[in-house]
Amino acid sequence: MKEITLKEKIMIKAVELFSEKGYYGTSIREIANAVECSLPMLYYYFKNKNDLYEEIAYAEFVKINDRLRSKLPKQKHLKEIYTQYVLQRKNLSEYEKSVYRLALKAWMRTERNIDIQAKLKQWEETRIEYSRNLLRKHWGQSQACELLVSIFIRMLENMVDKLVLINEDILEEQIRSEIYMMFEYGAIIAEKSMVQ
Amino acid sequence: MKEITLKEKIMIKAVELFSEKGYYGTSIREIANAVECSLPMLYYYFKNKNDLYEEIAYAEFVKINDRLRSKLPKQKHLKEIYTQYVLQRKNLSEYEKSVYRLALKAWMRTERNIDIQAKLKQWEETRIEYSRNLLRKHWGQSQACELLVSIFIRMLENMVDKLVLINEDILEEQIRSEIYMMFEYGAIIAEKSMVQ
DNA sequence: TGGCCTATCTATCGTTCGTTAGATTTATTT
DNA sequence: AAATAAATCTAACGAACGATAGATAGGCCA
Repeated sequence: MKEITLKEKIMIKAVELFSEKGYYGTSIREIANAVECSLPMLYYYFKNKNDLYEEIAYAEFVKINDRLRSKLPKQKHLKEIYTQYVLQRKNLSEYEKSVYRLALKAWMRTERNIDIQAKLKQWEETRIEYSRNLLRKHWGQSQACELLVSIFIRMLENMVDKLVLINEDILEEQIRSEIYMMFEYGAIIAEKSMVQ
Repeated sequence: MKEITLKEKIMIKAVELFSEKGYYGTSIREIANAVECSLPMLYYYFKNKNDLYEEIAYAEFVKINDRLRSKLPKQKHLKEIYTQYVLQRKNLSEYEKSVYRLALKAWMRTERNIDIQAKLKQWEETRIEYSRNLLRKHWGQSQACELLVSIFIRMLENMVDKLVLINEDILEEQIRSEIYMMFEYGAIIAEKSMVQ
């Protein structure tokens, strides 16, 4: 029976509203009303509006991602790991999805949050680079494989964007099929470039 | 010597600011100052702030897309047409890119612009469906081809998102290579599913 | 020249914004 | 029970917001 503190309530509602109507589109009064507390309480728990925004758009986003990564299967085939990676994002809770949406929007420079955007950009880039290396190791380093990796990452990003940002549903079977197909193709390409 | 009217100046600056700082993050005073005209002039040419926003985020976006589509090569191979499609977006002017960005953001529900978002969504869906059919005709209708089409469209969307939304550069050679590779793969898949 | 649009302005309205000061209640410690 | 600390409140600040009223300037037709 973990009881929920006022601070947590504020964060949850803030995430929901920021994610839905943006930073400037959401007033702290609106958040306070939604939480049913007085306005200055937000200043009791957070330095100011921007502080509140950063705490959820960055800190929570990183927390969620760390949790997801730790839950990813380790010993399975890469194609199944990536399938699970996408499925994790598909099956996020509403709160987590909003946090994720917030971070993606900040990353896409939806508004003027230069500081957190820069942090997120760097964070995202190291993750992408990690994946890129993983896939290189799996498929090879030829020019064709390099292209394949790019295409594959584009596909993954687009899936996550659709699932989280636009809240468009993609069936699990569809996700798995597309990813598996890329690995099927990858095998052909890898073989071809080995021969040459 | 086509001279630029005040209305056009307002639209250009509004696009720039809305695209950069969002709807709520941009005040009409800010636009007026940037244009170096008085505030009520915005109300002389546009009904209100929202009207101004819609006029650029939707009307201009559709106009730009119509122009791009009419300039697309007709008789070339599909893979080259799609390459040109992406290159068109890569080579948009700053103004057009901002308009495009605005529309994509509205589509991604960055803020509370339900009306224009719905219009854009429908517009986008018909375009995607058109492409999907074109590719089906080219690759075939097997299940494998269907997957390929999905992946291909994801790749295209991701490229455009990167080029326009995040302003990340992708070299022309890279764009062409990735698209051509998908068509190479498509030929293999199509052949395979013909045999079975 | 006088009247009439179109284009532009200054000044101001009422509202909402983010933020803070300072009082008050509730919980904890002595 | 008294004293202290933590949590919450009411009330208000100045600034910025979207919007409008009403005046003024310049060009065009009579």
